Amino acid sequence: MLELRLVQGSLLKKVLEAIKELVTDANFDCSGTGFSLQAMDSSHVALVALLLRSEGFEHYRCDRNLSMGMNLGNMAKMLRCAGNDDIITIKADDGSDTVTFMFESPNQDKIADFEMKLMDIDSEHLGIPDSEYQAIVRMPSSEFSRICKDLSSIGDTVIISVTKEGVKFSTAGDIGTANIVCRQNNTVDKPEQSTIIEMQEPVSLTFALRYMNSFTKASPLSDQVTISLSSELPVVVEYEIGEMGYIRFYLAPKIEEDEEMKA
Amino acid sequence: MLELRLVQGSLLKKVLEAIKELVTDANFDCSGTGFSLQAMDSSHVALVALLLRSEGFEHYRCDRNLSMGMNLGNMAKMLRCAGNDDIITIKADDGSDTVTFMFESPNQDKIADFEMKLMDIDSEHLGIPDSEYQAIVRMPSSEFSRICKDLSSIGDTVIISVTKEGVKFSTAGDIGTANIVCRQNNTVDKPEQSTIIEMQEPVSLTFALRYMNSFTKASPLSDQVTISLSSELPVVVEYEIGEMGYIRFYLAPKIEEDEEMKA
DNA sequence: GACGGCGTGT
DNA sequence: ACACGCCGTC
Repeated sequence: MLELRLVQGSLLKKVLEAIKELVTDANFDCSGTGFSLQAMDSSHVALVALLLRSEGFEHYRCDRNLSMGMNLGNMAKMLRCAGNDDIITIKADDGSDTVTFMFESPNQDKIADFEMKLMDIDSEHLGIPDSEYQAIVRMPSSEFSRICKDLSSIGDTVIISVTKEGVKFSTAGDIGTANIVCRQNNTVDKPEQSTIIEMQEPVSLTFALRYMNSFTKASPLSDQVTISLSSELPVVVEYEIGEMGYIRFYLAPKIEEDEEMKA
Repeated sequence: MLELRLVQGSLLKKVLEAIKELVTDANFDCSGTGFSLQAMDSSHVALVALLLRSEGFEHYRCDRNLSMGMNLGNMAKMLRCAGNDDIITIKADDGSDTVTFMFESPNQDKIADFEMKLMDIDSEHLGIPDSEYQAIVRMPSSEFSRICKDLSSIGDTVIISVTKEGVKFSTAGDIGTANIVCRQNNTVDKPEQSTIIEMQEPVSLTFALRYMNSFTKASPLSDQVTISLSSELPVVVEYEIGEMGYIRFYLAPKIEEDEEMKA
């Protein structure tokens, strides 16, 4: 028996809008720790990791660990039927092949329940080690989103370079080139607009903008995004989910052409 | 060396959105007077003349007259990457085959530079004589835009007739006919909504709506549009650009069928 | 101010 | 065919 009651249901709605484009089907894993998901995107290039800690739920009952395979498009369709102020409860009976989403309007006048078929998905759950990163950039999520979108109109890939001066996003395409530099800016009175760079070592990595633009779909979840970079490691693009967890997107850097030549 | 710094960068963004549909490639001419462009539309029917006077720029350096051929679609793409509050600087080195657009965010936290290849365009620069017009109509640009759009759903051409009573826009098509009359209306307290008609002599001319609708893409530049009409002369549809210049669209009237018959 | 629909671009 | 951005409506 599983019963998870989430007062701020809009968080779950936003989570699904954020990942449904990238991942079509995935297992949600429920344990004492919380409600989580880990999945590769359909082309097996990017990885999404979601965690909603149990403490973030008003009520969290999970009698035994459960892995529920869902089609995220269908799940998103159902969650769109919840109001933004609704309380969402996720229910499943042990051994059942369905999950139920219950939506309660704030004034309790409306109670809806949506039942969805579960699916069998064989997932390879990767252990993701905590790594040290050469540079961690924390910046407004809307700004990062805008930069990725703008650069996409010029090129296909973005080179993210972190130096003491700031973080630079560059691209090149048929019609020209573009460089956008954001300086560190720690405005104390408006923390949500600050850009903070923790750099151990300069780093410069190249990524496919197509995936970055998918990641930025999570911007409604948080005013800030954290981008963790190290050579040889996938970049981590992280959005916090309220106080209760995160979505992290992982994407391997492109090997630069000249490095490819060397290989 | 050329360096033009435009504090209200949104003006340039709007200019490009206004003309990129009509003209694909054009030379921007830079001289001591200002930054200007003159080009025929791709089907060589309409003419666009743009002027941004040097005084309108915060900084205007143009060591020698320069003509820079640009693909307006690509230029528009780059300018779309500028924020509406950004300061835009246009830079080019003498003899260089590229131009650089630099965008500075209002708080200086973000600085972007976009480099674009220039192209060779052979342009016939026409001298456009200042003419006397039989009638000059000044009206809200949104209203003119709406009228042209509405009439396009009925017919292909608009007959613009100016009399003492006002200005009449007429069309006819398979499904019927339409006439829209705007009376002079000089509301002193809301000058941007006024319609003012200066008529020396009644005039009635026919134009292709397709082009008129392209011209109205410039409406975001100005609350008011000026339409100058004379028999035998191209109509001039003019939008002011802040305090610094204008876009003028020229379009030859259609010869009325009965006149054609006479000929 | 927010939501839904329409049109455009990828 | 899908997704995004813009425009019009509630």
